[in-house]
Amino acid sequence: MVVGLPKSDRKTFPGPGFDEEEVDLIFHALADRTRRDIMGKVSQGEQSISDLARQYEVSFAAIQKHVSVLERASLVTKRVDGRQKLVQNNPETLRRATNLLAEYERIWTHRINAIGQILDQEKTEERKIR
Amino acid sequence: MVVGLPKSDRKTFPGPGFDEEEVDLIFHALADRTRRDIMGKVSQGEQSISDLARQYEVSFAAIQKHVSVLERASLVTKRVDGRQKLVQNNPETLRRATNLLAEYERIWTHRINAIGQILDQEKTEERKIR
DNA sequence: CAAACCTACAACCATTTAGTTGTAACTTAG
DNA sequence: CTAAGTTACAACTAAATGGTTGTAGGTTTG
Repeated sequence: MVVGLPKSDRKTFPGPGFDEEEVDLIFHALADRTRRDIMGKVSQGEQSISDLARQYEVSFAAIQKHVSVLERASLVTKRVDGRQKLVQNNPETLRRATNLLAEYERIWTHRINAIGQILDQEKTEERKIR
Repeated sequence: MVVGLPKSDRKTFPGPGFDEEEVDLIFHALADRTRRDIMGKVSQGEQSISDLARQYEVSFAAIQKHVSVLERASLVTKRVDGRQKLVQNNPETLRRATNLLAEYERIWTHRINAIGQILDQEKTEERKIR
């Protein structure tokens, strides 16, 4: 019994070389509408935090926190420009995240098919799917 | 100005036809190591909740809750088999989620490239944006 | 310089989350 | 039938989350 899942284990597996911590951060960052919306807005061009905050009902500080969550996940970066900080998204992380999920899909579903065949012994025809 | 983000807005955009609520659930479900680990285990074949719970340090109820989170996100389904419920993953949702993220990537990064060129050009007239 | 603007961050609040233990109900094995 | 195994769910706790307001510091602008 007992697997353990150490608090932070480098490695894990998929191609892009994420560790579990990063994956947690990325998926968590994406699991919020407002943050996804921010990703969409900054994808159309850098925006200052104030610019962003003006477009939502919530407070400046709330948007600042959302940006911070995206930044910790490396989904956006901030660049200082005079008195403001311009937020831009980071296509690299997004690309890696997409590859990661695709890899998860591949791994998690390939095996189900392999096992599925074993389980479906009685349905011999079904085995030919794909 | 104010955009608003209604509590639940059907539609939104990407191909697989998710609504924002579903996307929240899916990314949230994936933003946890233990749950991702469970996805990996059940991908190798159906497992009862007890089977799963035996492989972790936490309580049965904790694993039961994790499975419940995965189930609400439609990432797994449960099938009753006598006194136990067998958990299996749902490749369909996983596939849709992968497509979704790929679509996000496409949309969020395509524009940054297009805009990037524009911004490079008007580096000098940043003043007027303010 | 002074006022306005932008950002960071602390402190606080309400809700959700992840975990616990305990209890009840159902199913299978002896 | 009884006992053991499996699941569901309630009640509780601690920590994290998403939101607020307020304060302070740096940067423009007038």
